[in-house]
Amino acid sequence: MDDFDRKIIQFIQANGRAGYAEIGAAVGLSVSAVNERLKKLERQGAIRGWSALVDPAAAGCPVLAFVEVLIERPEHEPAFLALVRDEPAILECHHVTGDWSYLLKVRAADIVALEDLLARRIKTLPGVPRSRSVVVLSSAKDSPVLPVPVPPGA
Amino acid sequence: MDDFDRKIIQFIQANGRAGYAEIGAAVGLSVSAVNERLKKLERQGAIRGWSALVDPAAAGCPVLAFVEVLIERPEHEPAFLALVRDEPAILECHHVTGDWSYLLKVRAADIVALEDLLARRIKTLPGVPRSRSVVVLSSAKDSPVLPVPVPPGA
DNA sequence: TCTGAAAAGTCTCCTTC
DNA sequence: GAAGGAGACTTTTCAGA
Repeated sequence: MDDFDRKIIQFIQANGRAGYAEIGAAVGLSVSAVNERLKKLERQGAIRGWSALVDPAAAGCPVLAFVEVLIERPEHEPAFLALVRDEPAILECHHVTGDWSYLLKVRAADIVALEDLLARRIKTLPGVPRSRSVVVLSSAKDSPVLPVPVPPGA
Repeated sequence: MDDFDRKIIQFIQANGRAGYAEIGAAVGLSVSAVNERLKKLERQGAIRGWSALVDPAAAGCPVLAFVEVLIERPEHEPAFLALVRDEPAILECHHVTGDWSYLLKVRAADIVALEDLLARRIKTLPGVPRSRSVVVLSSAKDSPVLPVPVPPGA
């Protein structure tokens, strides 16, 4: 992972469908060099995949909420994580420090669908005594694009 | 936005670099039809862009945190939102219901960089009396892929 | 590991349905 | 709107350094 790789990663996060020539022009490499480095980054797992960034309203899920969940004991976690894995409305699930066990990012078609997910699917799980939801009114920024910091010795 | 469009959106969120032939085979359309629908979806803004999904550790920003921020009065919001816009470490900024004003998703190279962002850049803003941070220990799921619910009359 | 050029494959545009 | 075909472009592969 040298400076070329970081430049490539930065560029393709913002230009996911750019051709190799365009990437090469942006970072200062030939078409073949870009091809080889992309293949290497995908093989290494540094590039997890490629995606179209879709407008949530257009996709039919304009309601966004963050849900903090308390899991009482470790033996109740597998069932919870299975739900997280299988439920596409749960975009993110993070194990967190602080008063709660997990923080979820959830998208739904409307408030009714959100209530259904919370009341019928999450709170009915064993070992989930409490949860706390925060509903998003609007998003000033909502991007999957990571910052690529300059490494220590640069 | 008919059923073909929804299928296309679903497919290209998981296969952002798929060719038009591949998309067409997945949803049941010809290459040209896929081409036209993609252009239309981009024109309409339903497709906001295309991106490579990058492993945060490989990109050099393994530390993830969620920060709740209180903004005292509306006149202090523009400066805060300008910081949000210009700071690449702030991936998301949502205006939320509940006790706090905004919820941020933040990535940093290490805890020191996170502290720097919180203590030197956010808490020094006027009208920001309090904030509360939750650090992520691990992520069971972290995806930008939206669910595409079936519409009411289907 | 990079460059450069040829081969294979893909997108784009145009015509027709 | 959707399908099919000719031309331009891109990706892939393979020498050579």
